[in-house]
Amino acid sequence: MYADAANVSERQLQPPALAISTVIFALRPSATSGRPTLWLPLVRRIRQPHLGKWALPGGPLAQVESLQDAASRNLRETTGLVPNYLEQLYAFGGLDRAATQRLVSIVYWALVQPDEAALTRESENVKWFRADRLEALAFDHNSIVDYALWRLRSKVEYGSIAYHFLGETFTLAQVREVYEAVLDRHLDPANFRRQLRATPDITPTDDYLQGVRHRPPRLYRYTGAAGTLGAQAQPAQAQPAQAASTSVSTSASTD
Amino acid sequence: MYADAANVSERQLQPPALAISTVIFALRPSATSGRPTLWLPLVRRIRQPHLGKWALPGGPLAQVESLQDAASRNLRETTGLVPNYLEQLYAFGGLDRAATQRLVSIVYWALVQPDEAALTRESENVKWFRADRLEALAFDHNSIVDYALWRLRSKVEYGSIAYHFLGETFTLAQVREVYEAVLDRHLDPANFRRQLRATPDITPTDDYLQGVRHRPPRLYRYTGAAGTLGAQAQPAQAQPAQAASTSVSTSASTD
DNA sequence: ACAAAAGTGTTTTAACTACACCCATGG
DNA sequence: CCATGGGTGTAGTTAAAACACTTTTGT
Repeated sequence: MYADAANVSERQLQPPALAISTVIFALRPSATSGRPTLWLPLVRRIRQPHLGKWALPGGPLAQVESLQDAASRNLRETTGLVPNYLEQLYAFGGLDRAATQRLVSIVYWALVQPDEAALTRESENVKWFRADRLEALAFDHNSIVDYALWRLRSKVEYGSIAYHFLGETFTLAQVREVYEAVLDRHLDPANFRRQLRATPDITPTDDYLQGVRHRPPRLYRYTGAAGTLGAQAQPAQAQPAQAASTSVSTSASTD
Repeated sequence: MYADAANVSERQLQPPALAISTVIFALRPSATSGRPTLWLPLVRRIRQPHLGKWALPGGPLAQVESLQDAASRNLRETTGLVPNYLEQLYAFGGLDRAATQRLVSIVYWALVQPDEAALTRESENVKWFRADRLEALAFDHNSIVDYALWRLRSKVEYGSIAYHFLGETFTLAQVREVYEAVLDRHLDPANFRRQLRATPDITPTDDYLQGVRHRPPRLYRYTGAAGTLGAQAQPAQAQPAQAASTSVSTSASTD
């Protein structure tokens, strides 16, 4: 997928290659306990370097699309997934990231809902893995996933991100399961409930989840800004919510 | 400096240009009140586009340096500054950032100490500006600065970043002045003192600042991780400080 | 009736705020 | 001695943690 350049002198002359990759998280039931846990889809490398190893979905940046669009596109192309949360993670540009050439990767991270995730076109070369039990991946992708996990945990603790793992409506217990899966610790149902009910972004509906073998829990809906695609604390067009924002002209850096 | 390409079809063929820019903050006394306020150095554009306008210091990415090294280098080259904090801000890659070609900018932000800042080689084309009173800058640099300011404020509220504005030793009042300048609000000296004294990263020395016309305040020293260059919540080699130090890949949930 | 999870109430604890007050120094 | 900021004490407020308890359903 990246030009298989060769010796160092050639390498010196090429401009750095620019790629977009994405870390995609979804909650799926654990094989053993059935409780929701974090999973992510990986693709198998079908060429050198790292042939045969698993890697983050990614690809080159097309000329006519924004970075976010690029992430969204090749995520869709490689896994068939459409995330409902997508945010830039970090730009990785270490010298030794790829053996053959200088490679700069702008990495995004995404959340998808379980029902979306279930539709993934799994194959010999596309498979879901538990985020906490990864084998050795291609390139520096293990540390990228680690960083994405850290970022996910931070955002969850902040609040107003966990809902993107869930569907249109959900019970408070489901939200709590998301928190528990991501933070990997138990939370008091009573206190958690009070906290969420104090959040203005979570609106109770008049519907109740039926078919459970106990008292039917009320369903809620997330009514915070932008149900889709990272409107979080991002720059570019979308200025951080808490800061005052003015215009955004055009762009480019120095000369 | 990037090929001044022309029509769309040519543009389609070029790979995206990659540049590094940096938002540099320092505290300098306000011209009017004398109290410390946020300033940043800008460079005047000496070619099209946006000729004559002020812009963030930046330049291309050399083949043999990491992204962070690149930021550090061209920051030194253009302003003579050596930051003691440097962290990646965001990768900007909108389609309309530059008129002539597709441009992706990886932007860093930096903090420098006042005495360092005072050594800046100011000239006709390099000047300091108050961060809260910027004119219209080149490209999308106004919004980039806004985003950097937001990020700075977030980090300050979190703690353990403000010291990078100061020298080796400092009084608690100086730290408070940093907070007040960045957050732009008054803080209670008594409570602020207690908070900082509760922070393990701030070690009291046996020295006192002399020459003030009141009781000499004690000097403190920051002894947190890495007095220099963004060891903050960064990925790659340096894992976040707040998170458990062991690798995330070992966590695992209850099942 | 019983299990199981929804949902409520109450006590304790910790953290932060506001503000009164004393201390040490230069003038 | 007085003005100024350094430094300490303390009561009031607020948020979160811990946990006992009541409610509503399916079986």
